[in-house]
Amino acid sequence: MRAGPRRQPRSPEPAGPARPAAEGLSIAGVARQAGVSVATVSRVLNAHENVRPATRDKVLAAIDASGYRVNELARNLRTAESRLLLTMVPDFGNPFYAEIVRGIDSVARQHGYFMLLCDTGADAGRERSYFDLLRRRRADGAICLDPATIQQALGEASSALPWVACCEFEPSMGVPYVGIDNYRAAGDAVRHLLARGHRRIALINSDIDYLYARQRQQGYLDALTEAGITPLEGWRMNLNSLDYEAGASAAAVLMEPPHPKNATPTAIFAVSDTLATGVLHGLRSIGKRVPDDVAVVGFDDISIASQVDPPLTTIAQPMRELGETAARLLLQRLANPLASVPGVLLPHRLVIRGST
Amino acid sequence: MRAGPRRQPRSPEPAGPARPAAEGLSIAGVARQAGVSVATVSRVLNAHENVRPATRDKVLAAIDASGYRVNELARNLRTAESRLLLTMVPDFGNPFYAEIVRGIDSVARQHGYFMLLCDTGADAGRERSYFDLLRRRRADGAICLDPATIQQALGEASSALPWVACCEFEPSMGVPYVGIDNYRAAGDAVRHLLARGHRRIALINSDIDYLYARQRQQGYLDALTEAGITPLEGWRMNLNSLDYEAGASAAAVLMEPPHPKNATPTAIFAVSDTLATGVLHGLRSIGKRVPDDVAVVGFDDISIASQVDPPLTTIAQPMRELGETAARLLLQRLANPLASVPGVLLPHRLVIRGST
DNA sequence: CTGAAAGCGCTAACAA
DNA sequence: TTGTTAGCGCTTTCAG
Repeated sequence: MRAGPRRQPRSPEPAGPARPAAEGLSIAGVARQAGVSVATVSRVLNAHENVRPATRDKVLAAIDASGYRVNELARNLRTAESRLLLTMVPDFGNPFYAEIVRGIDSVARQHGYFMLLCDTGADAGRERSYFDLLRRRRADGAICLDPATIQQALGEASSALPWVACCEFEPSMGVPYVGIDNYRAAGDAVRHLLARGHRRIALINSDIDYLYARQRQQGYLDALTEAGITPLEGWRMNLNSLDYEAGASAAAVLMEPPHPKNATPTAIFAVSDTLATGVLHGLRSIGKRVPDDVAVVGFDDISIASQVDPPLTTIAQPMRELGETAARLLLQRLANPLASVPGVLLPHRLVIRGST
Repeated sequence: MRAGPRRQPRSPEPAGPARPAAEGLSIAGVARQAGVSVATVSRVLNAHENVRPATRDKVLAAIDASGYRVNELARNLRTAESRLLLTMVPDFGNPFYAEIVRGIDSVARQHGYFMLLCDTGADAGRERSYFDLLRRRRADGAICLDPATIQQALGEASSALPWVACCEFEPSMGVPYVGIDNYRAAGDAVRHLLARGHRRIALINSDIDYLYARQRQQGYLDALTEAGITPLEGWRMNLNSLDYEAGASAAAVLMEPPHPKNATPTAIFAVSDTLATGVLHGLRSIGKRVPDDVAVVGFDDISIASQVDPPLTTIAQPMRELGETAARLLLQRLANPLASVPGVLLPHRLVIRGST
């Protein structure tokens, strides 16, 4: 991975007379002004104990007077860390990921790290190139929310790199992860619909590259089977987008005639609230009422879920905690690269609203 | 601004025998393996012209064989740039900002920069501390989407720093900016309502700290006045949140009795689609039908706007372009710090849907 | 076309 | 408690 040409750095100063201050000032300048050595300035800067208060004050005064700011570029090289955490998401426009990212950000920040957010579009190539940021030391660690299939391909080449998986993971990969029990969650959604008397339940799923999509599908299938229902193929759709529009058109397609006699679904389980919100819109546009004609269950409990009409019954994921936990796992791994790598499953919750 | 204590860097290697390769490898190692000097390796790395093809191939081979990756920490120090662009948003969970951020990100990436995303919560203190990242050389430039009032306070102390304003700006500040004509846009929204026969039009506004809030309010007031209508105080609300819930409860309050006789609004103009979406929900919960009882106009045209029931009439902002333009202005400013600083206004557009 | 060498600004031994 | 000094890994004159 070679880098392209880069901009010219600041041209080497014409060695003019000392600047008015504040600009391009280095630790050496502060040391001079304070009448101490650079080591002492560095000690003050890093809050080391062994500096006489009087000396410290002198240094602090010089810093204030000069408007000096530490050059983190130099510090980073010296300490061999970037203090940046890389977060790779398939799509940060999606409110679900946005909330997780906030969780990551808040923990990272608390620990003196900043977050480098990268939208991969769930593309293996882009993810691979972002992953390379770790090797190039641009980031100290990474959190990946991309499909488990991508992670797996990458993981083989990068298992030694400091990263953790969030939401999407492959337990056998030996990479620390945090997520929820998608299988059970999907089962819970379906059993709720079953309890409401539905027997013809459709599944609007996302791309099967996602671990969650596979697990939720299995949960859906097994829950139906356990209830003595044979899930029809025609009840299932796989979408390669989580956009509202995708959900809307999927709903329309799903409710269209060409189902065997008496096989038109009376309920739809969509694997994300964005999809489910689109489904609501799609059903409305073909004149179906929710929940009277068709019941709808979503997934995630993003904030819009309670605002749509009718409000969505959904499976709530602890998004914020997912992000926070991922960040903590990563921080742990950075602090102790050899420690064992836990996998964490957080609880989900069925939230019943008007759409069922 | 002093830094707190930091983690220990990797302990100084026990100077063991050369590593198996790939790990902690530097340019010197590659040079040795290729039988050339570090300067030559650097030239190859940076695609300089003056390297004999044969030499280049040798170097490339050594790089491939060793799995070497450039250490950007070192490169950054040497070139005195971080190749990071700082983006400060009041709330990146808001879909409006999310879309702008995508625009910034795509342009930044195209030019070899990465984006450091910081959520300021529209807090002056946090913004100030993020701003300091520029001085500490953690970022080469910044794009600020925070309220213009905050920017102004900051701008005075930081006008020399390379940053641009997006959406929120203060033309007199001399900082490059991009935004829309909020005054006209709000007028357009109100005039649309007027044309539909409404005369009692309410305004659900956000915190008046925002330039856009002040401008839209003025546009609203003037449009009413020009139509011969005296805007009532009771028709206006200022919220300190753009959340759906905030919009929902504001709508309920607004439609409550204590209006002078015949002064209850028949239309609501909300300054953001998130608010307007909440308004829809709030109206529904008090039994008002949209648009029959009350018409609603939003602002932004985020993707949810077309999905709610009824779909929102709204003022579309070119969010993606706003972000892209902001990034380009910043890049321009970085390339030529002394060039003049343009202010750019992008066009808005009234999108008429079912809510009016 | 290639190499030797001088730092970028900082931290951390090691000495004093 | 403080100072001296040796790099971190890279880019870039300047010589050859």
